[in-house]
Amino acid sequence: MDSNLLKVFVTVANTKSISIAARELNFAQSNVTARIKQLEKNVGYDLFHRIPKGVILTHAGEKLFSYAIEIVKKTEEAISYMKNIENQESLRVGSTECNAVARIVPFLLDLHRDYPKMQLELLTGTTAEVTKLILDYKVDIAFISGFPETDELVVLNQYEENIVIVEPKNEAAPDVLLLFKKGCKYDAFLQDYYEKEGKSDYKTLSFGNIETILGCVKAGMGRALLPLAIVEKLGYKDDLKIIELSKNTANIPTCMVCRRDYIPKISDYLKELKL
Amino acid sequence: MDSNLLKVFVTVANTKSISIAARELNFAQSNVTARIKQLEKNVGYDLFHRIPKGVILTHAGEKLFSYAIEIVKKTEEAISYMKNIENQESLRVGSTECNAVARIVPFLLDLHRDYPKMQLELLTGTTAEVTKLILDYKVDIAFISGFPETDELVVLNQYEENIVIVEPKNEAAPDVLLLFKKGCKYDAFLQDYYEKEGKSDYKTLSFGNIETILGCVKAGMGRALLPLAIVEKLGYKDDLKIIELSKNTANIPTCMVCRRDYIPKISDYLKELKL
DNA sequence: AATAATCAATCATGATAGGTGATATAAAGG
DNA sequence: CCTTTATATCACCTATCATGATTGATTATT
Repeated sequence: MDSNLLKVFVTVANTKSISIAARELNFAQSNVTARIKQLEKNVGYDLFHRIPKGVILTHAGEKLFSYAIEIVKKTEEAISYMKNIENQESLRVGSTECNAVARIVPFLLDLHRDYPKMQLELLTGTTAEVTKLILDYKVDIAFISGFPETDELVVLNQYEENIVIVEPKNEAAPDVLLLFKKGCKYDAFLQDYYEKEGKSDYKTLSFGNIETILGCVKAGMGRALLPLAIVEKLGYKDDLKIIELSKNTANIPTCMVCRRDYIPKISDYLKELKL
Repeated sequence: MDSNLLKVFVTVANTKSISIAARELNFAQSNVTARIKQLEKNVGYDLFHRIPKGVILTHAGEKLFSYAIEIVKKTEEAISYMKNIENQESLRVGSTECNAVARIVPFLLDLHRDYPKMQLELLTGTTAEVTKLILDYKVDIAFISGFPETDELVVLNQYEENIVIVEPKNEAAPDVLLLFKKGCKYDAFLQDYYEKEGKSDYKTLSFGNIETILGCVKAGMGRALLPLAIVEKLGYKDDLKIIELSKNTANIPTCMVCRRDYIPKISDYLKELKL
């Protein structure tokens, strides 16, 4: 009982005639007869009474009809939808939380301005989480911190970050690192940086939210590392001691990446996008 | 894009694996691969990303999936419905209004008592109308007045009627025949009877409703012909002058008929039914 | 590093379902 | 009576659907 068969059935039921249905379907009449007989054999009941003027749905036929009409309609909907799918382009964007705070809003606004019909979807997470998202084809492009570590991903665009360490303004920071949840590139860098400086004697605290981290730094709980843009954006610039790191020390640009084998149609546009 | 193809597609999408889907569907793996490729060719887009671990829906695949799942579900519903259709038997009954008044209620009650699951439907009209209904397969059995005039119909059961002419009780009836709407067997008989008696000089009035006819007879407007059972049922027995006709004169039984080529499964039961 | 296991793609091949036109048959209409 | 209009049936062809065996790529195991 496939939908092609049901399509024939519905046409015959509507026209109340095998031969008219055959014309409508551009089939030979004999073929339509055969299809109906096939369907009747499938369901185990006669679907039409044959009268000299044509055919009339039987009881069983009427029952089937109510299902068939829906199935045929849905199938045709699906076909026409799939045909127009390129007009309904959408872009699923993954982004780190850091980037989401600092840059994603103007990015989405630009995109909406330049491709008003495009449907946008945003998923956020750590660099590790977002990388998994794009490798699993859950998003089309992603903003990650630092360069991708697999050659499955290609960099469409990159944005330099002014990476800073923030500490409480008027007191010495205890040896506590305030980290984002596991998987954040900045955190990994900060821990690595501390190891290299020989300061392995520190505590760490993890948070799920950047605002909390900055609040805790301000309250004197420890230090954190993140792009200056975020500190400014969240209005903590004047409340914290900001230690800039040189480009040589901390070169962690935000990269807009996509899969090597799944490059968005608007990749040329994305490559030129300044934020 | 038939539903068999979509069934395969849905299974692959759910299992995220062509080979597992093949096992589930009891197909060869190569076949499932071919079906998916066929569907992809049909819709014009890749539906799955092929990764070493299996497959993942593409964008286009996800769009199609939402349609496919519905189509597959509806199709399976239809199949299981059609399989159980004999448990959901129904009987569509046509009846003349005369019979509906006198006999159809106990008939339906009996039927409901003996076949509680059967779904019943009742359509009423004149003998001519009801005959057309059954010839057009709109009803399964019909109660008509008199014997059917086509050999397409067979009589399952018949009920003798005590046909009477009713007149006003205390006054002479004017030469006016109160008739039911065109197509009523009793009316046809009454007019014929009058012709044979040589009384061709009469007027006729048509009504759509038996109660009205009896009311008008009582009010002295004329005479009418109908089964005694109805007069009694409607409580007019003592209000009218009732002239019984002999069986020889008026032999118009109510017949329960069905199509010769479409005999209900419960015809044996119906043949034995006393009302 | 070699080996086995897993997964999708491909190929040769056979069965069957889906298509055709010509013809048969039956009923209705002129 | 002949024509028209229905559906059913037939012989026949092709495309599709199904299989098993094999390949190539990747992952997991030893």
